[in-house]
This record gives sequence, structure tokens and C-alpha cells, in this order.
Amino acid sequence: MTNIKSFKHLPHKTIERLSQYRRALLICLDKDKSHIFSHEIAKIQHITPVQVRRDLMLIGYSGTLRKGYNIQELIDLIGTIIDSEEGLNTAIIGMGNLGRALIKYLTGRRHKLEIVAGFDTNPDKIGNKFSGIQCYSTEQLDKIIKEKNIKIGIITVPEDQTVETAQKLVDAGVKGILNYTPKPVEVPDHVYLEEYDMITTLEKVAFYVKMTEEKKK
Amino acid sequence: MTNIKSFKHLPHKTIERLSQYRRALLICLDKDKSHIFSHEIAKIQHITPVQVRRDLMLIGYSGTLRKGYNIQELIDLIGTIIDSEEGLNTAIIGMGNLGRALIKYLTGRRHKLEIVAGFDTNPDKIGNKFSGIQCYSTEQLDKIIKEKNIKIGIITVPEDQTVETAQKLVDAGVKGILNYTPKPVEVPDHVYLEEYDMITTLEKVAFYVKMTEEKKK
DNA sequence: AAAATCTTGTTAAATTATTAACAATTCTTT
DNA sequence: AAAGAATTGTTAATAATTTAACAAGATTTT
Repeated sequence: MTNIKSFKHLPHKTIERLSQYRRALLICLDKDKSHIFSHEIAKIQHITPVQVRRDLMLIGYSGTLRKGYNIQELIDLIGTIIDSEEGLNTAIIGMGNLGRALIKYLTGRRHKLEIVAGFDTNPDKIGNKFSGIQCYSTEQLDKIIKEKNIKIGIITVPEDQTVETAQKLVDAGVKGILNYTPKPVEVPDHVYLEEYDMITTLEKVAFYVKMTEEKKK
Repeated sequence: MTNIKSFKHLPHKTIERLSQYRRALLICLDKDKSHIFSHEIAKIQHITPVQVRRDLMLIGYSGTLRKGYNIQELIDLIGTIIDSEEGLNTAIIGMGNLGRALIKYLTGRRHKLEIVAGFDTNPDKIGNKFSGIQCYSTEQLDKIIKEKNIKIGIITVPEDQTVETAQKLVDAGVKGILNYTPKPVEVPDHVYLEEYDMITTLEKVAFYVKMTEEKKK
């Protein structure tokens, strides 16, 4: 790495791709390869090799000519950029199918980003563990968020509870919210908010399918 | 609407937002309002009013000065753009937590985009219904996809089955694939592919949380 | 009825993101 | 050892997306 940069001004899209590069690189680690070319990464991500090289340039990482990029080194570097050093604790609010799917998938996968609590209003769920994660009553949300130093809340409740859940999270002091429900929320500026609605993605696929179907006619 | 446009050349981002506008408008329909201002839509979506007006301009929809946009009309117009007239049938492959979450959420919500089948390899699940959707054996995938004229496949299987699942879907003739697993796949050009990994979104939130935390120091 | 205000629609400007172009370097082949 | 091929790193060009600016029309206020 040539010079220490702040990484504060990395393009948003580059941040997203860095996460994806790491995911791809972790998969490649298993195979007996130590290096990878930009066009190999590109193919996995369905983007161009130039894009990959440009992103890596922005984070100041250099590969070796005709040998490519050192997989482990790159994984580590991406870690120093997107992970926080001490790690960030995360909670899932809403232990329905989606919440449990996220817990199963995320648990143990990123050690700097740990799910440390789940919340629900259903008495049958409260007190149980799901994939090793304790489920608490939503009434205890404020207390547990503070006790466990939870910085990010993932909302997977039924949509009529979305707004009040977001408010509780903000009041409890989380710094980031990821809202997976179809109901948009409002949060103060100091809380970073990301909203994702699965139907939007599906409708996008449907639109482009429709377009190619129509083209044929 | 002033003139009939093909809508083929709408920006990708506009397509995504149209879906989101409709979602927001449907929520507003319940309240006793017939019209809505661009700044109201914008606030819900966390974007600017100009962006909204520009998108609506691109689809050729005009509002009324000082009165705003007719909610029902706009919902209908967006429908003619992003929905396909005859509707598109969809299948979920992988009836784990994520698959079942998607079925619960999507079923009955968009009548032009119906989930008509689920697939799994688990004998305990095969033959049962989940939220009204029949679960078939993955071995029958090709047959059912063709019989039920399924055009879009949503992959929610464990990641070690992702690649073969995608291949089966392509072979069966689907036109669009939405891959919710963390394993990227490759498909021929004539199949529209969208991949979404939840960890990328979460890591993005984590990155910006980290950034604001560091700024304070 | 004149002035002020609000809101749309649209062009132009600015910003952000992607792609192209290519020099420099290393490895392979002849 | 010279020529050719492959790959990185970077600047420049292009394309996509967002934002600004503002005219025009509708409504409200004075």
C-alpha cells in the first residue's frame, strides 16, 4: 500500500463492491490459490476488470504484474477498511422467518459484525434461542441494546410495527438501522439508515423480463 | 399522459424508484387523500422532490398545479409500465426461512406477480403447503416450471446448492433469476439476473456507522 | 385586483460512476 | 536475447444520475 488514506471519501458503490470482493475472495481461499486476477474477480461479480482494478487503486492496493492480487492480503485490507476495529454488535428485531433466516446466515460469518440479540413480542419465542441467539421481549429492547452495546438494528417485524420499532431503536441509541420491511421509516440524521424492500428487486427483474419478452414480438 | 413512450429506455434507477413510489402510494391510498405532492413522495423515499418530478416526467405523467398527483392514476400508470399485462409466474426454490418469508410477504400483494410454486429437497416439506403455496420436489422442477409457465425463479437454497439450482432454472427456461444466496452464479445473456446478498447491505451500514463514530473522535 | 406564494415541468449544470486507452512491466515463447 | 502476450495501474473520456434553476400556472393573501 502506497499511502495511508482515510477511506472516508470512497464512492458508495466502491464500498458495496469491496464487500462483494471480500465475499468472492473468501470463497476462492478454499481453493488452492494464493493469487487472483482482476478479470477473475470481475467475472464472479459480473462487472469489468477495469472496475475491479480501479476500486483497488482507490484503496491503495497493488497487485503483482502477471500474477494478480494476493487473496489473503486483499481480504485483510478490505477488512481494515470496512470492518470497525472493535467490531459492531447487531440485533434483529422480529424473529419471524426473515429474522431467523438472517441470524442463520450471519451468525459466525463475520467476526467483526456479530448478532448478539434477537427481539420479539411473541411469548412463545421470548426466552428461547435461535441458532444460538437469545430472543428477548421487545419491552426489554432499550435495556438490552444499552447493556450489550448494540450499534446496529435490523428490522424484520411485521410492517405495522415498523415505525414504532425504528423509534425504539433510535431512542435506545443505535447508530445504524437496516429496515427490511416494506414500510419506510424516518430517523434522525445521526442514525444511518438503509432500507431494502424485496418486492422492488423482484419487480425490477419482472420489468426486464417483460422487456425482453416484448422485444421478441 | 402526453405521448405513448416505449419505456424501454427508462433509467435503471428510475425503474427501481417507480416500484418504490407505487409501494408508497398504495400505503397513502388507505388514508383519505386523492392527491399527493412530489415533496411528500420524496420524503417517504428519502430523496428530493426534483427527483420525483423528473421520474414522473420520464414516464409522461402530469400532475395538477398546486394540487399534486392523483394517487390512483399514478398507481395505475406505474402498473402499466412495470407489470406485464398477462402477469408473470414466479417460483421460490428453497423453502427455508428466507423462502417462506418471501412467500408470506409476496403472496397476494401484487396480482401481476404471483408465486405459484415452491421447491425443496427436504421430504418433510415436499407435498405440504406454505402460506397456500404448494411445495414440490426439486426433482420436478423442470416439469412444474414448464407446466405452470413460470418465468422467474427466486433462489433461496443453501449456498452450496446455488449453482446447480440456477442451472436447473435456466435449463427449464425461466427468463429471470433473483439470487438471494451469497454465492454468485453465471447465466446466459437471455436470462436476466439480479443478485442480492444481505451481508453486503449490512456491511455498508456498518461502514458508515464506523465512519461517523470515527469522526467524533 | 395586485402581490405573494406554492407547485409543477423542463432544460441546463454538476456530480458521480463506468469504460476506454495505453504506458509500464513481467513472463513466455521463439 | 528478441518478440510477443498478458496484466497492472492510471489518466482521460464517456455515460449515467442527480441537482439546480427557473418559467409558468394556480391559489391564497392583502
